[in-house]
Amino acid sequence: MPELPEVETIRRGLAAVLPGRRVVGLEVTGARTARRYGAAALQSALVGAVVVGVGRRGKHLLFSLDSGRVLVVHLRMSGQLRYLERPDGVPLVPHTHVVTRFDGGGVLRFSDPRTFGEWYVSIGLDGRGLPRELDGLGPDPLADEMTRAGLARHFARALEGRRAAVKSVLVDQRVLAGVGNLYADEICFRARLRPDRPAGDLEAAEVGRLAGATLATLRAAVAAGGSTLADRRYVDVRGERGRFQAQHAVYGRAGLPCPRCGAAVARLRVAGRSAWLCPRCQR
DNA sequence: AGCATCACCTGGCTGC
DNA sequence: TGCAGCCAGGTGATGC
Repeated sequence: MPELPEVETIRRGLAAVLPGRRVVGLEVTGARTARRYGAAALQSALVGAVVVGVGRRGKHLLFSLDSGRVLVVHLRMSGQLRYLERPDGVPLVPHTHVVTRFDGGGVLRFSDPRTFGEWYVSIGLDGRGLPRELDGLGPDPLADEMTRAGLARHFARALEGRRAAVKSVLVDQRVLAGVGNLYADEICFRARLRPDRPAGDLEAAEVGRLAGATLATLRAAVAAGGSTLADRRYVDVRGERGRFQAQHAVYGRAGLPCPRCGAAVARLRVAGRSAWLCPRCQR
């Protein structure tokens, strides 16, 4: 369940090792992973190309190539990327669907039991240099130009008149790119807002709290290297766990005390997904 | 148009 | 102990 903080941690790990490296081999064994444009298109665009940078937009990883093209990787629910400088003797984990070999011997392995993840090389870039496939994505909350006031204005427009729950707007990637189920609950907690509040009912001060909580939560989670749950589905490119799970206030904590007021954390369903909240101090 | 629900998947857990 | 059934969730399709 990698969301923005986990994808950003992976991006940083890859940005430290990949730029300047040339792809010398690509093995795509999972047809579903390359379903968008096919494995052959991946092969021809990647083999021989040099990675010049590793970026991110929301939950998408963006590998810039010296050809000017961009490889897009989305991990969805169970995708995992591991980089090995010396892969000899390190067994492939089950459900490994892509192995990318670089000059110098380093290898990037992609495993994904549920096969929702995908790899594709973009058909082309828009005026801002972003893959056209990502046209509908909202702004990235950790982009340099994002401020609390700017995000509050953005939220105010996005929430206005909407009857849907605040949480379903938070996880709508067209509104904001990067928040998923886990961080939406933690953001609502920090903002002291119930996730099932109708979005259009929020007052200006509450929208401001939501914007501040979004930035603070995501920044703290990135600083902690993301969240690794009991299933260990998320680890970084070196196999290290995140540490933000120790700071979770409500997510997955039904029945445990709210860290702010001590009331028991409750679980309910919002927009078809589990949601956790403190029924006393979130309004 | 906006919102809710479903389908896609597999691993892990629960309960019989 | 074994196994059926359910749940997890990002996104795109579908339906109301």
